[in-house]
Amino acid sequence: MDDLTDRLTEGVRAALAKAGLPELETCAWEIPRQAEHGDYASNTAMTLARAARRPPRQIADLIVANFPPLAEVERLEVAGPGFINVFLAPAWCTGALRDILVAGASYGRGRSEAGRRVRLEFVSANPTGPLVIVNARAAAVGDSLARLLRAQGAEVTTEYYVNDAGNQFEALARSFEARVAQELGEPATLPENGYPGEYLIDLAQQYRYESGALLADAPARERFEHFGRWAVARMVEGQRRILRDYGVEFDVWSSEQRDVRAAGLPERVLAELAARGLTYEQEGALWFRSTQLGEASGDDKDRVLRRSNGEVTYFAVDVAYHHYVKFGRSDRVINLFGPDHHGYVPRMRAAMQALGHPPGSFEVLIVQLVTLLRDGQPVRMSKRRGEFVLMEELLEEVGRDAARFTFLTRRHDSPLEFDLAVATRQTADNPVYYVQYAHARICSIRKQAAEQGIAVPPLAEIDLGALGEPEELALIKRLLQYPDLVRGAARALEPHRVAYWLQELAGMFHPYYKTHRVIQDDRRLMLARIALCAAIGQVVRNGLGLLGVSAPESM
RNA sequence: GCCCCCGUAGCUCAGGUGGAUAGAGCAGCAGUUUCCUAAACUGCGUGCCGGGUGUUCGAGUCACCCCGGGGGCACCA
Repeated sequence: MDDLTDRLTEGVRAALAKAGLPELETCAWEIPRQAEHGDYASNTAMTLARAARRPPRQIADLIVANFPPLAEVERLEVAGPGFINVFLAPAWCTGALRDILVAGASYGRGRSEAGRRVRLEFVSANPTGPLVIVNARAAAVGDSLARLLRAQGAEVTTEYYVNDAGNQFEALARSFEARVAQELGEPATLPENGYPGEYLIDLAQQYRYESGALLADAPARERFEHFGRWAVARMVEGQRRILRDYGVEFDVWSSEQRDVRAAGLPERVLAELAARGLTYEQEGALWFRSTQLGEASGDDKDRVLRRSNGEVTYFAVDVAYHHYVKFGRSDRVINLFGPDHHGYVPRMRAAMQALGHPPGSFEVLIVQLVTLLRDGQPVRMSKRRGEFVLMEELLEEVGRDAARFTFLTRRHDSPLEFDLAVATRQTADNPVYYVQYAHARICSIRKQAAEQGIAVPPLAEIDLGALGEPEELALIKRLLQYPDLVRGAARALEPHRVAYWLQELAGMFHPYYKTHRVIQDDRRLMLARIALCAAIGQVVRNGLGLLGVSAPESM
């Protein structure tokens, strides 16, 4: 089944051809705020006015006059400066309910991203500490994006990149070594830039029971590698477990040390950049000419690839990884970063461009910070002092569904205020329950019907034409918007649109449920309403599925 | 100083690729249950869309400037 707007666009194209007017590239359909303006409206006539050298209203009249008869459309009218307003045919709408029910779980899936191989990296917290609240936001957004893109036919690989090398890894290794020594009663102090959090003390205790070796006789380098690897392995395992509890599983867990450095990729990419004449030596370091790539790259200074002490920078490692691994297997790379990394984006974009990847194939989404509110007051967090709210604590307090839904009710690039009072409240104040309750209510109706011995015949035998209430038609039209919604959310990489749309759908269903009884004596009407409710339930379930939120059968 | 993001109702935020008379939730007030779950429903909203200039038939949406808030500007990651 084509999306409704595709069918309407075909109609406009046919009308244009018949009227001898210029062809159009895209045809935008919007849902008017005012019901008098129809179910869909297009500004095509206005955008065509220049090319056709005619006034918009005249073009609109021609389109309407030549519009082929479609079962979907009851009538069209020209309004305002040249809008074409489309009014759907009620009989077609009720019949379309059948298509929704037949499509079932696949209703809303599309092919708008088909054929694209997408590499989507998110969370990727340093393995130097436990996951915190902002990681939970990134996980919700990233996972939902993956679901959205897959629903549109993209081949998505989700990835968690572990930074198990470099300075932060060293700081972790030294901190952990010190904690283990302390645990074993040896005198040791935490290194200056070490990690003071208590979790390393816990980990040291674990280490003592499981292994215990301090490796006092081993060379420093070896000792430090040993402790670093051990700590990272445990830390990553803990992160993976929490994410799994949250419903987020990654296709790939990659390692900076194993997959990039040990594979020799940084040196390779330096050679490749040098061969393209994009590097130079200065003061003993090797630099990348990111500024030479012009305005498009947006970077304002050249960047160091290899320090004067011979070590490659994080940037060089990242460029290598993206170029050989990510782009080696995908044609679109999307990274979710925190706001502290946004200054890093231009140089990466410049590097990707320099290595021949088309503009736009490398995208970075900035996931903004989360402020946690408890009793109306912000919960103060400071990583340096080891004060932060763990993702684990958040999930314990508000639950997985409420947390995910709340994170997805904001644009990813907008700072989010997470009110614990609202998120933990099990009432209608909490949007997630409002939506889930619509689903549960629908399941309850079905259960109730079954208990009363009401047999629901096959769909083909139900007379959907019995649905005639304005609220019923409005609900059906709403359901018909769903495929367009999903396509738009996937294109814009904006899962929050789904969350908002579902709240609005639930906001239509609850009043309907209150004023019109489903189970009743008029069997023909009852069966049609059962079908309508089944379709609503299906779409709510599908939509929540895109957000990674469950659709409970009872609450 | 330079760059990025943000500024919409008392609060938190939506506003789809520029469209017709700018929305939701929360908070507040007043109501609704012989009836499929009251985790629900009904009613109550006068917003210089931060300000200005411009582009356009049309600007909350685009461009530029200003004000205010946040963030970023390493041979760190």
